[in-house]
This record gives sequence, structure tokens and C-alpha cells, in this order.
Amino acid sequence: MTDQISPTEPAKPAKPTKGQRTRARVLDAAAELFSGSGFHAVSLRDIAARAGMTHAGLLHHFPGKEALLIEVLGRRDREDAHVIFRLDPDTEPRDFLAQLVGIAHRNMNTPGLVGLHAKISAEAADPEHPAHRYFVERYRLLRDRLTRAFAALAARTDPPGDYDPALTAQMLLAQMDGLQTQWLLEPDAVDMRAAMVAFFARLGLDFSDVPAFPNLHSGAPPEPPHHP
Amino acid sequence: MTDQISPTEPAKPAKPTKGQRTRARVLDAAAELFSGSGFHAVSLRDIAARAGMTHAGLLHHFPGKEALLIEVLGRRDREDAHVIFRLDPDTEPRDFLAQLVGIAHRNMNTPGLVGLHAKISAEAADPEHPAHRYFVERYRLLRDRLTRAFAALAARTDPPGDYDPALTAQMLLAQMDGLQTQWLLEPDAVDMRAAMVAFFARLGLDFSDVPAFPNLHSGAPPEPPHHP
DNA sequence: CATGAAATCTACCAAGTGGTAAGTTCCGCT
DNA sequence: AGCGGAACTTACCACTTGGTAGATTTCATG
Repeated sequence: MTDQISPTEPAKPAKPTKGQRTRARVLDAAAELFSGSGFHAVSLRDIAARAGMTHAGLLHHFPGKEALLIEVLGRRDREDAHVIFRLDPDTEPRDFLAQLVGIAHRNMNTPGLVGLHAKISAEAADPEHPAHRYFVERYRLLRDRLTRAFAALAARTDPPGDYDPALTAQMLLAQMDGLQTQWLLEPDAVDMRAAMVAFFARLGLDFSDVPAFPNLHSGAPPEPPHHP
Repeated sequence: MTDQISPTEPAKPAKPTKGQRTRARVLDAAAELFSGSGFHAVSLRDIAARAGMTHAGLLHHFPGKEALLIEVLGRRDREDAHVIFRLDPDTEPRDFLAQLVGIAHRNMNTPGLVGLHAKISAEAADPEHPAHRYFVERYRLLRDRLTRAFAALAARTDPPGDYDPALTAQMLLAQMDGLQTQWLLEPDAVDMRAAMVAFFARLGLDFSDVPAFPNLHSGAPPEPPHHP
């Protein structure tokens, strides 16, 4: 449904199997519902229904609920944050950070996905949670990348930055997450982009001119359309 | 069980009814379990069992699961954050902020309660969630208090602070929340107190000498003892 | 000690959970 | 066309959920 393909398939590397298409549809549905109510509060039947199936049919594609969750999370990474992970580690640090501002701003169009991240990351504090390892490693990676970016940037700016790169990386990540919590509760009370620009400003970095949408990946509409 | 009271009750303002005591016991149990697994993932039977009761017995004291949650949250406020809400609005701003650093540091002894806040605030993004209003208003109040503190402080410091009080308040709150998320996932990787001190430092404020435990309220042990 | 209320239990309910088994329908391929 | 496997369904399972009804215990007080 999300990706409607015209009958006379034009030029695409490999047309997706029907199974692959339903798989994607299920993932869309799961992402939406997990986003709305967290992991535990959503049933396989809910997800299957939204995908136009029975929950048993769904289980034909995924071994279980947990597997579904980690695939949803993984796909979000591949879509949204491949900017962060895939980007050449030696990219110009300023560009790298600018991407983050852009992402923060863009997230303001996808409350569902933002909510997914917030809810699951909170639940995942429990080491038994299926997504625990995922989030631990995700934060490690992000902190590492950001630390290197800040270190490079501090050495490069005119009056060299006197901030601790590692600590600053942690603070920036924390602020991004915390802003999301507040913004989800009361969207009008929070401007995530402004807060991030202010954060950089206090480090002596001017990011006020970062475009709203830097060149993220090509497709992927802001949020998969609802079809209840 | 938690509070064993000697038969010859000594000097207490008003000895708590048995009902009040079990009520408190149930609230302790609920707080612990909600902290560990969020709201949806915990059953009334779990809570009742930990309190040494049947779930039906529990429901004699509380009208339902949701009511239990909001009472748990309310009690946490009365215990932990009454510093913030009860404090005279015109307290010396520096002292006020220092209290926050102290709270952040102290929270590092109570992962359970921190987890409760994180999980429920994430879930509560849904306007239908029983704790939605609670969190919206909590953040409003906190932002307001902090904004005033920063405003007062900016005007008072020697080179007047050039930061926006409202935005700074939001950023500080966001950082506190976000740090908790990371800290819950990987406690050794995060020093919440250090990050907050660094935050203030970037505003030109030195809070590095804030004592670990400022004068919080009198009693209330760091975390209610487990008794499984 | 009797009494009435509070506290608590046993037993039950209807609804929902994730998951399984065994059929049936559909689709792509040779 | 028709075969074979993928896709999907219906029906079921054992279990848990929040909540209720009514009986029974506990307890402070007269």
C-alpha cells in the first residue's frame, strides 16, 4: 500500500516478491502501532489487522513479536540514521553536526517514529528487554561518532573550543532525547531545532543557518500514510 | 512488612491505620514494579503479590490500575521533587539550581524511580494515557520555575548572562531527562552530575562545588528495600 | 466479649495475549 | 496448464489480564 507500483514495472533493480511487500507492510503497521503505544501495549493482532491480515498470517513472516520489534528498529536506523552510521567518519565535522540539526528538525514531522524511539528506549533499560543490546550499542556508536566530531571541531575552530568532546557528545545526545520527550507531550511548547542551535551556540558554533532539510536519503515520505 | 512497628507505638503524630499502612506497602510495590517494566507490562497481581496480598485485596484500596499509577507518581513528586514545587519561588536562584544538581546526583542511587519516570513519561505522550495530563503540567511547572531562576540569575551575575532563560530552562530539563535514558541503559558510561555541572559551566556558572546531597527532605531512604 | 466495619480472600468472569497446527487459496514458474 | 511451494486463514490452545461478587477473617472499639 505504501509503495504502489504501476502494473508495467519500469526500471527497478529487482521487483519485490509479494512476500517482501507484505513484510514491509507489516513493518509499517508495527512501526506505527509501537510508536503509538509502546511495545507491550500492542498486540500482534492489532498489527496484523492494520496490515490487512490475521495475526497467524503475520507470524508466517516473523518468528515472533520480539523479532518484529528489532526489525522495526533496525529499519528505522537504515532509513533515518544511516546518515550517522554510514557517513564517512572523516566527513567535515560541521557538516556532520549540521545533519543532526536537520534530523531534529525533520523529526518534528514524524511524531510517531520519535515516540517509538522514546518509548522503546525507556523500556529497554531492562537488560532482559529484546531491544536492550540494540540501544546500548546504538548510544555507544553515536557517542563515539559525536565525540570524534567535537574533538575535530574543537581543534579546528579559530579560538579552539575548550569543551570536553566526550562529555559534550553525551550532553548533545541527551538534549536531543530529552527534547523529544517534552515535545511529544506538548508539541507547541518545544522547538527542537532552536534548542539544538542554541546548544551549539554556547560552544561558539554557529549553526543557525542550517537548512531545514539537509540532503537526507532520497525517498521515504515523512511518515507512512495512515490507512485505518 | 517494610515498616515493622513495635507493639508499644512510641511518639508519632498520628499512628497510621492498618489500611493506610497496607496502602503505602502497595504503593511501594507498585512503584518498584512500574519502575522495572513500565505501566502496561505490570499486572495488578504482580503488585499485589509483592505487597503480600491478592489482587482483589489490592483493589479494595485502589479503584483501579490507573488510579494506582497516578498515586505512585504523585507520591514521588511529594517525596523527591517537593524541593522544586514547594520551594519558595523567590529562593536564591543559585541555591535552586544547586538543588537540581543534587537531585541528579542522588538519582544515581535510585535507578528504579528514575526508570519509572522515564518509562511513564514516554508512554504518556499518548493523550489517552492516564498520566498524560500529569506530565504535561509537571513539565510546564518545571519549565516555568527554571525560566524564572535563569532570568534572575542572568541579570545578577557579573557579566550578565546572554542566554535566553526560557530556552535554557528547556534545554536543562531536556538534558536531565536524556541523561537518565542513557544512564539507565549503561550506568557506567554516564555521570549525570558531571554533565549538569558542565552545562552550567557553559553558561558561565560554576556549580562544581555543589555538595553531593544538598539538604533534601529529612527521611526517605534512597530506595525502598526489596523484600521478595 | 460482642459488634460492626474494614480488610482480605476465594472464586469467577469475559476479554485478550502470543503461539501452534492443519488446512486452503493464491501465485510464479517451467 | 498445472505443479509446488509460499501465503494466508480458521480454529484452537494455555495462559494472563483487569475487574466483580460474595463470603470470611481481622480488628478496634463499645
